[in-house]
Amino acid sequence: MDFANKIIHGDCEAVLKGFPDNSIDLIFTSPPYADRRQKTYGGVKPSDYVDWFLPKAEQFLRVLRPTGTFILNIKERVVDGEKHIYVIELILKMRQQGWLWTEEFVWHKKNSYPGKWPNRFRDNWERLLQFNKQKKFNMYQEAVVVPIGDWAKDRLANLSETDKIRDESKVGSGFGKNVSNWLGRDKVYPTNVIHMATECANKNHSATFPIDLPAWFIKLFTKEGDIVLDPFVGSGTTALAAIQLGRKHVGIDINKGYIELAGKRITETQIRLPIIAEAPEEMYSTLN
Amino acid sequence: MDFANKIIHGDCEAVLKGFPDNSIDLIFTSPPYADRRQKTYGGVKPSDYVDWFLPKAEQFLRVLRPTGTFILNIKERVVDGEKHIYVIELILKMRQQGWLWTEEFVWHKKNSYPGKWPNRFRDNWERLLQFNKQKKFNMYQEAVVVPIGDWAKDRLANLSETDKIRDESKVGSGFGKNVSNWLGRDKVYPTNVIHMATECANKNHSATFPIDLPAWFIKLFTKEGDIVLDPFVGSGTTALAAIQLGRKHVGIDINKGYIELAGKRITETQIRLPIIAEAPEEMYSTLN
DNA sequence: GTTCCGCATGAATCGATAG
DNA sequence: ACTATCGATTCATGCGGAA
Repeated sequence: MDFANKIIHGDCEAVLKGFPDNSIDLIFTSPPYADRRQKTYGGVKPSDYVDWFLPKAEQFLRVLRPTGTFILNIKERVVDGEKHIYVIELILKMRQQGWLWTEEFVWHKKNSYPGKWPNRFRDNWERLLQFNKQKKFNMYQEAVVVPIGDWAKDRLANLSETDKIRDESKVGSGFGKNVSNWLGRDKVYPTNVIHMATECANKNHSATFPIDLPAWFIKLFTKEGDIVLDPFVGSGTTALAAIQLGRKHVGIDINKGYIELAGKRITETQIRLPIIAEAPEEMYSTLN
Repeated sequence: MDFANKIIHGDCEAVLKGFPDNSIDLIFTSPPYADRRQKTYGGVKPSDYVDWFLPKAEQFLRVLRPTGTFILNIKERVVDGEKHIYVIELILKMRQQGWLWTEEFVWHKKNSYPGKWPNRFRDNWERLLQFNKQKKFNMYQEAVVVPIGDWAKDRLANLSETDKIRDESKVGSGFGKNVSNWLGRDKVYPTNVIHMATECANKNHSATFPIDLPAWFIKLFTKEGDIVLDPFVGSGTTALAAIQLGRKHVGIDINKGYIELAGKRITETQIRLPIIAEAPEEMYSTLN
């Protein structure tokens, strides 16, 4: 697997043709939505979207392991007052390619784009479509159990950044600090609705989804050492999540600027993590 | 409108053929499958579902006023480990009938049945598909405003000078702001995610959705005196919501037992409501 | 050090106006 | 008629400077 732990510049369809069959455990990606991100991706028209995506999906199907999972974060846009149908058409066409449509998670966004219109409210959710190659796939439900009383929303959201980094370095599975709090409490499995805020734009990069989103799916569908692919890696959030959780990663993007940004973020994380892991408590403040 | 405020026994397709064109302001319904009543309806197979539903949808389209709205609460079943596609096929076919697919609300259930499966989590959300006859339809957004978030209290207490005027110079993308518009507001508009518990107030019957769900859409898409249709009225929750909000209702169901149950609930409500309205505080407890 | 507070801005959509 | 551009509307969040 000489492609592991790399960020590769190029069109994912062409790049993946050089990958062997059945070599990826999880594909998590958020492709550019139709007519969005035109500055960096050029913009695919809604009417062309399915034809643009399908040959890529065929490569995803080929490189995914039989027990692997493909999570596609997507949302159709409103065109001329009506919701466009390219997403549901894509589901139908991907099934014809051989994909199984096994689940649809909802990402209930805590903060959504502002605006007011006479005929609709703000769009506050996105689809996370789950596709598989076969009915039996790897799923590690214990990795995402939560204590009763709703942990993720309040507790985790208030953790400072240094707290998060420190905890994640100590415990490979992430959010280690809270694990001790779970002792003696009842744990429950989550549902297929994920309630998280979008990443704020004021950070130096422009990840549109929070790192907790890919992290959740990586924990759920892979184990340590498995390999996670994001064919539209953008600023590298999926790759970062994979690294922090002890998984291998492959990131592909057609945009050179994103490749450089993702590489920079990954390098910083890899330098910082081992230092923090061995550092005394006093060092934390100097790292910020 | 001699059909107003009635619960009618029969197949909705046949019954509605006796209704005039453009006579209904809102159709809100949760057909079989969405609420798992398939046994009482004779069990429509997933593969037959679209063909079964489409002629009914044609009648809905005919009787709905041009400014009216059709809200369809539905969720596809998982068949043999895979999500069935009859819902998305139905959307495509209804568009061919002339419907506009204008929105998809998500009902995020606050509490759902516990359960555990090896390859999926609990399903905690349902679709509420919005269809319209034309791009301009009646929508009374003010009827469903929600309390504003905490951020506004601090912000509006000390409006800065830049907040008072439109500040466009700093924003290249043309997204300005005029915070002074928010002055005096303590309510904001909701989003397209509805977070509501499944429990219902009256424990004597088993409504599949809480009365607050149809009530929310009735407030949003109708005004007092308008007429609300539920062609699969079941235990009558939609009709009850309409009555409590001062709207006219029509309920249709093919199941005789449901017709009687709905009629009983409605009669009780109509008897009880005026009593409660004039009763002293001490009387409430005797009514429960 | 904390907490407080101002401020920029984002996977958006509609309607009017211009070519 | 059909397409392209532009202005208007709006809320949660994180950052950074102030108290």
